[in-house]
Amino acid sequence: MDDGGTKMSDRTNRRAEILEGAKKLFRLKGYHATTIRDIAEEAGMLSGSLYAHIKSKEDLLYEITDEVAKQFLSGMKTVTNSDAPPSEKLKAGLASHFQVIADHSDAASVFMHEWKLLSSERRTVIQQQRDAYEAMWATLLDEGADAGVFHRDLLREARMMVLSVANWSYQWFDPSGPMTPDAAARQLAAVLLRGIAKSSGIAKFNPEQPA
Amino acid sequence: MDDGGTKMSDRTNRRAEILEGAKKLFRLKGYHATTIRDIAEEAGMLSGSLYAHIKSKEDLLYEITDEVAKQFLSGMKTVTNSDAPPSEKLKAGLASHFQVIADHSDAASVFMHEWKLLSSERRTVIQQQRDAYEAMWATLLDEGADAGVFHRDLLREARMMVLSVANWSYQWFDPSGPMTPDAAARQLAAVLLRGIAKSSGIAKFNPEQPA
DNA sequence: CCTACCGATCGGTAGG
DNA sequence: CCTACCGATCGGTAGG
Repeated sequence: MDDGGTKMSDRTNRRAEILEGAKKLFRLKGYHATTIRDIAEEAGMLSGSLYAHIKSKEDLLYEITDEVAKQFLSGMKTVTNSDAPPSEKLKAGLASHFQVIADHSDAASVFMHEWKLLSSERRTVIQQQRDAYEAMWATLLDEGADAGVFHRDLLREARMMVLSVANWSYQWFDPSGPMTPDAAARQLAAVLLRGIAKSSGIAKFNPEQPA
Repeated sequence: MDDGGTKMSDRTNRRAEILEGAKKLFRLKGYHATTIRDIAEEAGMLSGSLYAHIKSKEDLLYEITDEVAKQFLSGMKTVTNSDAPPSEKLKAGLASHFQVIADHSDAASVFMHEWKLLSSERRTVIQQQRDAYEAMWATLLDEGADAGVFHRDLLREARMMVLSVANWSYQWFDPSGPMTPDAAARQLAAVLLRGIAKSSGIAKFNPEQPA
């Protein structure tokens, strides 16, 4: 047998490997403290050789942040497009967020921490994606109030809390831990829903309940 | 009249000015992207002259983060030492946190963002302060459960949400905005308390209520 | 607080 | 992907 061809891992795959290493290093040391030599070493080459695969160090940061942003947005789009009730969408939105963090933990950390270091044009692109994501959450919560499920007076607080939980979760959510993205979302959504629910019926809280 | 002596603003005051500039720049550009020349320029001198006042660039980062950590801890200590009921302590703890952010917005941002860039010994010091702060919150919430005020099954979620709101608040809390630290804390604590309360009496939520 | 400077290292390039 | 290198800039120092 011919032992495992390197055919598939030629051009694009090598680039993906470099990106993976960059994610890991950017998360660990930060973008500016990570040198092009660090990234090259991680990929098993010398710094000059890196430029056969990338154009600049900043390209790496941009690709990493942009990819995660798209993941967050597409996950949330699926949630908002569904016809589930508002309380279900809230849980599903959190679950989607945690799933992205589970699937791309290095990149998500870089996305949260380092995006402001991008040059201004690219920073603007990421900023707009962040704004769009926040807007989708705001709409989701508004619809809950329209449906009479969420207390309208508490919408601002609900927004702050959802976004805080989401944006801070990359710090504590452990993909290799015992709790799945969906389970974490269910628990947190339960407390949040109880806090903003209009009907007091929801107050009969039971976090073990599925769906 | 002799127009405003520079007597008082000699040694220590000049150093404080340098620190203020560093806070602003570290927040704006990040620690590594801020050069010693940037900091010197902000203070109105040349880079070499800076070293009459500081020993190293990292000293600035450490002093900034350590000072904020002490502010968070002392504010929280005052709260936990009081004999207010658990629900009041929760509100007061958030208010204390927001107050520190209001009083030291640049430094708080640097504290949240850049502390991991410290060298390992100093990073350990800050890490311990962060752990201690989290532990104080955990104790506060535990006591609420002991007193039968908070749902014991929801303590982990309560911890995540409180810490998320606190640790993310430097991103949105605007000291020059219409909402005081106390008002923001009151609103958010109300939703959180409603979410984790054991007695359903608290569910008759009224965020306008003082105290 | 300035002048003058240092060694180290940075991101990136040329030419194979 | 390597060899060999570049100009720029970094944090910091010596001596006044």
